Amino acid sequence: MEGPLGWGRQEEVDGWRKGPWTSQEDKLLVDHVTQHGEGRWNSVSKLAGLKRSGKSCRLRWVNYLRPDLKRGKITPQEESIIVQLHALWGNRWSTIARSLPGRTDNEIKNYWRTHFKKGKPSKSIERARARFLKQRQEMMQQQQQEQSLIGQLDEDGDQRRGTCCTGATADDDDRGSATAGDACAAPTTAVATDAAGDLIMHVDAMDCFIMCPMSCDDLLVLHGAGGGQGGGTAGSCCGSTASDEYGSSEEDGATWGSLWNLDGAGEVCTLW
DNA sequence: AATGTAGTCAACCGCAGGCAT
DNA sequence: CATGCCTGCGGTTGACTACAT
Repeated sequence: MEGPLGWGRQEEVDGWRKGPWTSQEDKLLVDHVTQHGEGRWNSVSKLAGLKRSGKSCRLRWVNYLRPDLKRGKITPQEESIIVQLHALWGNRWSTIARSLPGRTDNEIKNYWRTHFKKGKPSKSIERARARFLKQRQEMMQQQQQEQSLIGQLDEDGDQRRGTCCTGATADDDDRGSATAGDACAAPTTAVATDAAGDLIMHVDAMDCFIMCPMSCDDLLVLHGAGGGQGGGTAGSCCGSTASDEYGSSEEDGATWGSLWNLDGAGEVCTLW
């Protein structure tokens, strides 16, 4: 099938192929990355014999060929995470994606656009977002008070382990308003830590989870229950649903009902 | 069965930041 | 320190698919 201009059809521009990838190209790229690892994308074209730009190769690998990609639909749990993290970080899809192992920024971006950004940007989502941020702010204040009390004890980083990641900072990507400390301020009921002891999730009085924006490949740990890795201490959570709190309003009740789809609170908990 | 519309997905583009020279 | 290159990110586009009429 031949089309006019556009990347939807195979074409060559300046010697670079564009448009959909063929299985042969995929194979070449996979073989190359398998042998040489990721990175150096600009040299991939030469070394692998691909007539694709480095950008294109990277994108294809990251969004489609990576072996650890999780295919299939976004689960309600993932959806909740996306909403939460979007409230925290806005359109920083790659940051959000780091908290969702196996999901790509592109996938999340598309999902968000499809599900939350069409037509009428829901008031209730905005409201919930505002509420969420407000609560977070309160938690911050609380944390500051807390910190001023225990600040001196906290000099040794190890002492933070198992507590509430006091003082953790978002060194990854701090363009936004949130810091890891923000999200980890409240008195927690359950805490998840990564191998290094840094907190990456906790469950707070809001009966919801909050991610800390750290190098969150770590979040994989949280899925240990499913994958057998089990490093986190996030055992119990989500004792009640948040839908009452967040999903109570008019037109988007259904949306939030689904977002906070914790009827299977147990499900959520076991997942994590 | 044919056509129109909405939803989903893959890929491109431009920009910004980091790093090497 | 300045410059250029590379990589990664977010926004956008267009093809494909599913569903409704």
